[in-house]
Amino acid sequence: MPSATVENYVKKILVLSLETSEGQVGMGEIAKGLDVAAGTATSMIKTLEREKLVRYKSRQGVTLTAKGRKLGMDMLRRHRLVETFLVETLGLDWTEVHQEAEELEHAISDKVLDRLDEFLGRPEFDPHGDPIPTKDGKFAERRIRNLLECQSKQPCTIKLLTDQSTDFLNFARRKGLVPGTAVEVTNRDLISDAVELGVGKGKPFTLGSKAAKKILVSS
Amino acid sequence: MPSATVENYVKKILVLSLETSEGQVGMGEIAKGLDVAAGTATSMIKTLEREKLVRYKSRQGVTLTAKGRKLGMDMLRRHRLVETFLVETLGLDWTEVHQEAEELEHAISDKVLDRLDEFLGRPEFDPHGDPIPTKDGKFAERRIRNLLECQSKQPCTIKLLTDQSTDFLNFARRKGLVPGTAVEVTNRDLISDAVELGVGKGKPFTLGSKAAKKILVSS
DNA sequence: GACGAGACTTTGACTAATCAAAACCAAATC
DNA sequence: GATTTGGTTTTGATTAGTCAAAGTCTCGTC
Ligand SMILES: [Mn+2]
Ligand SMILES: [Mn+2]
Ligand SMILES: [Mn+2]
Ligand SMILES: [Mn+2]
Repeated sequence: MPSATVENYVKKILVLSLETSEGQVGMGEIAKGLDVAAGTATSMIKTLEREKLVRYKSRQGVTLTAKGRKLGMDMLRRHRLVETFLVETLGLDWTEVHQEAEELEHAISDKVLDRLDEFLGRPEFDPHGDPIPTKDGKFAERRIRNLLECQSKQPCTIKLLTDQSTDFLNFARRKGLVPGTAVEVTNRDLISDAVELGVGKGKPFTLGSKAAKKILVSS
Repeated sequence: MPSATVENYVKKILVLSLETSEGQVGMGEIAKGLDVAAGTATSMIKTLEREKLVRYKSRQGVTLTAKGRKLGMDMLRRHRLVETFLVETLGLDWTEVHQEAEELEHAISDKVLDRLDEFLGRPEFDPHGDPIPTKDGKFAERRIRNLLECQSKQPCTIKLLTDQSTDFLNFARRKGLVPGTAVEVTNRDLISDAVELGVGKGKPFTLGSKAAKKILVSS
């Protein structure tokens, strides 16, 4: 059976490859993402290759094999189901469950995971709005997006603010950006790295991408 | 923080020392109990000594320090709370939860453990009848005993049969030894290694110690 | 008191995962 | 075409945990 380390690498590669659309992931991203030295990633990738979990072209990048994708999806499922349990059942805050799940995902057996899934009512989304893969690796669309990801001119509702610092919360309150408020991205400018946002009937204002990323909405 | 391995060793030493009353545990028991080579245990014990978790007299045995007992009790608490959760909440069978808990006990944070404890209603006993230590390492008496452990002439009720094999279950049914039945140990003979048992008003019969150990009762 | 058996310890070797630093490569710049 | 530079790979070392097998003690028996 794969070690926790192998599981973490494969999960990270899957997530990165989903973000980049081409499916090829660079060594640097992996090392960065897992907070290990570059050489550590290189050598671990060779192990994964021996296990037929990835294909690896030296100095080009890594792609998951079918076997790797399967394992990755399974880990994503574990991770997100555990997060859901921690929030729904034990009442932890959604901002703190990621770290917990990072450990528990490796310790939970298939059987227990199944029971947990059943107990939770086979949820489709985790507390962060990320879809929970089914046992056969199926995937819904992300339900919650941040303001950078969401489409222009589409009305949507603020769900959460990722940055819980007082400064940010105060700024948000001043602008009327509180959960429940209807907003709409009126314009997006990739060059100036900003998003123009309409709140209710007030006049639209502009938000930098850093801030836009911290505001989660559902449509 | 202690590794999972360290936690397993300390927990095992605690359990063994509780069984033997003198609190001193031999190297052989530890190696056997953890299913490692004798030399592995010796070298690991030296590590535990460096961490001030045990006192170690070469070729004599090991005792826990206060720090070690604390860690051991904490692990026992984790283990048994997790078992309780798996049975009570997820409906697993009490015969299969030990292995699951063996992994999960290391992956669960203090915070999550606390919430779990609360969620379960601060249970005092795990599904095997073993007491769950409180956060400050307090301990109730074992609630469920096997027929070898329970006192003579004390009426008690059959709770569980540890051996689930068809042969054993058939034998038990023939003798009326099913959960719920009131029984009483009428006599115990350590030399012949047997227990005389009265079931209801039928005439008492004798059980070997192997079989007696498989029958759990509460009083 | 010597002997042997069984328990315990030591030794030497191995694996997984990691890092720091040196070596290397490829692509953009001069 | 030569050079620089930034990412990648290689190298050499380290740590935790493990085993097999060789060596050492201790204790009960003669
Ligand atoms: Mn993880
Ligand atoms: Mn999540
Ligand atoms: Mn364990
Ligand atoms: Mn138990």
